[in-house]
Amino acid sequence: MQSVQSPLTRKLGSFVVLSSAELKTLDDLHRRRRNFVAGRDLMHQGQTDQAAYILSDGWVCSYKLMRDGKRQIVDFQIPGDFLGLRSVLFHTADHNIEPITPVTASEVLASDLIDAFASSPRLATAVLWAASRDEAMVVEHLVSIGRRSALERTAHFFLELSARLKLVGLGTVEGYACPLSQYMLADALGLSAVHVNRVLRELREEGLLTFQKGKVTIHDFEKLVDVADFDRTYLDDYGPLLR
Amino acid sequence: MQSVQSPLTRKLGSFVVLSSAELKTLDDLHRRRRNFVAGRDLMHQGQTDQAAYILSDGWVCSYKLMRDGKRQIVDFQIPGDFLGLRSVLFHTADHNIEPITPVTASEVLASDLIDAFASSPRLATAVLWAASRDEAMVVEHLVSIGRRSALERTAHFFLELSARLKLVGLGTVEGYACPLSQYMLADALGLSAVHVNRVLRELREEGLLTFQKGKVTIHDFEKLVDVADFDRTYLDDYGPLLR
DNA sequence: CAGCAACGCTACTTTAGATCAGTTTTTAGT
DNA sequence: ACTAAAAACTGATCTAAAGTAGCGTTGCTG
Repeated sequence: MQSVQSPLTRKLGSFVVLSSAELKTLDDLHRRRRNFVAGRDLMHQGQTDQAAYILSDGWVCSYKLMRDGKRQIVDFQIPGDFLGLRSVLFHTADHNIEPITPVTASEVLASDLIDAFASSPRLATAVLWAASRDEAMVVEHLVSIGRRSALERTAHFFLELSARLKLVGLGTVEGYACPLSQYMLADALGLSAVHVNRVLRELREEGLLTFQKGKVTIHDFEKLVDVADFDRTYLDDYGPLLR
Repeated sequence: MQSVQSPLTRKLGSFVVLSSAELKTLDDLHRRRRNFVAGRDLMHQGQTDQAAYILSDGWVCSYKLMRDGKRQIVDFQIPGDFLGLRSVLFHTADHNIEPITPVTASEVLASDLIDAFASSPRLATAVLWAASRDEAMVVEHLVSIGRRSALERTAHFFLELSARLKLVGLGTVEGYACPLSQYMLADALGLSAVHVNRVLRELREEGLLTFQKGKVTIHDFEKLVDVADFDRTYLDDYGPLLR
């Protein structure tokens, strides 16, 4: 029994209680470690036979590029998250993945996954849960962009990141380190960089939140939750539900 | 061996080749059939211990409601689609599901799913594939709302529906039956109903597509693909990839 | 078959956020 | 330490889509 868990084990462990055999299987998925430099895409849309990865250190973003050069960032991934899981099942990648910081990740092949599922159906359920959680986030982003104002949307974004980072021990109620530029924020929020800047100023002036020099500081959590219409149960760590 | 397949079997079968034991397991998921009337929600956000369903007939929409009454439709589901799969794994529903037409669906419990996965890891992979496909659509909606204009977005929407319906045999290149109102379209596209109406007029006047009286007629597929920046490989039926 | 409720449609007005065109500040490289 | 480039920031103008208001049409339902 190991005391140091991988971020993925930690995350899945919050959903299912894992046996030591299952922990071992998860551990085995972390053979084939790879390192990537920031800025150089790790996966391209259209690329075939791409492996998936489990992110163990650093931040990346998943995005789609439009014909005219505009881009939409779908989500940022932090340690413990899968990268490009869809690409494996689809045989071809439908989005790009760019490391924002230097990154270390473990390559996972389709066959690894199928073998893991064969050794434990509970693991299959756990991975499906993780995938569903990712989808829930994408859905929330859709709602944000579709129906929330720029201010509400930005507030929601920072609260979501806060909840996610807290779960893997990378943030507190006061705030967290955040290596994103205002341009990336703009691409994620469906806004222009100029407008993001104005919204950040407003959040700061309203005493809600400050994002400066790679640090997010939450000044008034309650007011922020109210502004963003943030669901407190969203992404919460309920403790293992499936035993 | 049956010659009449359920829409789900048909869909999953386009991804993995299924053994007769696996077909039987899928069939067993269709015990517990339920009927629902249009308009009366089948699932509510916040509801706990909700079962999932496999939709066998009719259309439904999944949506989220905001504090101020605005709503965002995340996706429409057609026969063969899972309803509320996330809700089962999350123990509580994070969205609402409303039948648009009268609907028949089969109730699926978390335990059914786990049992099915235990009997066949390939089935687990197939279900993960279906879930990933749904996520890919949500991602595409996100991109649409975030970076496409109202016209492009609407064009993209109708092309996506066309591709999905063709796969389950409910549409052709010329068009398809579509029981949606302009209000629902607005809630799905992140637009106002008034603006949807204007966009539909423009699509009609440009000779691209007509949506009237519950029927979508595609006048110029190629031009529509161009306007929408629609990826032709998106949602395509590649034939079984995993053998 | 009258009357009401959806739904579809259009013109006018308003607004949130984009775009343009910079300046200032911070960061990283030689 | 000095430059170059990237990121942050600002004000002025523009525009896509929202909101508002109202009319016509269809189809229920009592």
